[in-house]
Amino acid sequence: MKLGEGVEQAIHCVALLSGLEPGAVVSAAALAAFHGVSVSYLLKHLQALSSSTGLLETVPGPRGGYRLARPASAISLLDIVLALEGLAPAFRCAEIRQRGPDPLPGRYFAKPCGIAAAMLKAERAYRAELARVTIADVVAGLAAEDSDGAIAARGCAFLTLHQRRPGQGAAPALKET
Amino acid sequence: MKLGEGVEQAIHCVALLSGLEPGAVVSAAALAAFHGVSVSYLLKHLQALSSSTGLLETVPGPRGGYRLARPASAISLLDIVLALEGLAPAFRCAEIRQRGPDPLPGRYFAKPCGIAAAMLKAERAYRAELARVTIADVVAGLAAEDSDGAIAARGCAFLTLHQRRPGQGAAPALKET
DNA sequence: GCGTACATACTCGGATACTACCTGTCCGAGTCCGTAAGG
DNA sequence: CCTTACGGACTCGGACAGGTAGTATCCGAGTATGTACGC
Repeated sequence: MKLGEGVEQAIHCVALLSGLEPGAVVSAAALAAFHGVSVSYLLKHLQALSSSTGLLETVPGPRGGYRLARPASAISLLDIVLALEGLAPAFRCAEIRQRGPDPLPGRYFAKPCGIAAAMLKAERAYRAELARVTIADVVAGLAAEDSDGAIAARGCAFLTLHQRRPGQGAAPALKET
Repeated sequence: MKLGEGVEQAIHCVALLSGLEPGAVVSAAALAAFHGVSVSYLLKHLQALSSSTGLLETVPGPRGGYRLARPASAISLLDIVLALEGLAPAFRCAEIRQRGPDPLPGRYFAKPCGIAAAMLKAERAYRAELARVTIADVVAGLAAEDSDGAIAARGCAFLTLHQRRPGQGAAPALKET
């Protein structure tokens, strides 16, 4: 019962990308520098969000980068969690009730056992709660708690500095950390 | 986002122990044999249920074993999951928004970020759903789906064969698998 | 001056080591039972 | 016959290896850019 560390990074990145102008992209290196994490490791998670699931779009080559493939209001926290952690439920029923000496015939176990049902029901509640929250909601919530707008201002400054539209202007050198 | 395999074993064991007569105990070896799992490994989890949390009571020595420390109606699935997986939430907020170059002063981050709040809220829903289900409910549910009572009969046969009250009778040899 | 071709540098993508946790196992401390000796 | 002491065996408890998934990193494939050359 432990989520990977990349989930937090991925959510923050997606939230940041939601502030991009239409068509603009941001490189993984810039995202990693902004959050103070390893570039190579962040790439691993961004790939999971782009190739496997279709949450992000990628633009290769110089002045390439990542961009949301859907509006922020159409991306839920559940989408990101499932993309990174896999679709399999956390609770895995090994049907140990069928093991041991002289087990009963299989026909007695047509229905999944009540324990697995209860565990999976709880997990459905968890996922439903995550599916209810979209990236747009998260960004709105962050802005609400950011009374003087300092945090939002930092994000906007980052975006205006590092976002770029493929096919226009010169790629700025990444600011040294 | 993956629960350990021992969670299922522990829940099945507790459900089985709920059928014991008052004061009787069952050894870990018998429980492991009934479920077809490793004795030593099951012991590891049973210890977590007995020493750390107080869900199970232990009786040492010959004809010792495990027994519920509380009524089955007072033990929830959440109690077992937390005992085995730890009390820490699955989502860990590393506050990466405070990292990176020229971070904002700490006073801007007095409140936890909205992302962590949303993730933890979903986890509270998960835990609330698990806390709502007690072992007594699980056993009742198992009996309801067990139309001809074959599964329950197997459990009862096991209990009458392997349960024992400390200070009475001879310890029966464990049936070979 | 304009168009084209090329070398360049930057980007993402997948393949490769390292670490921590979960899984599985072992041996030791403690306790109760059964037996045997003694009164 | 009853009491007492002892040996034995069984139990749980904590300490010890192995395997798998997460973490961190590296190098290679691909592409748009910027420049230089030719017309």
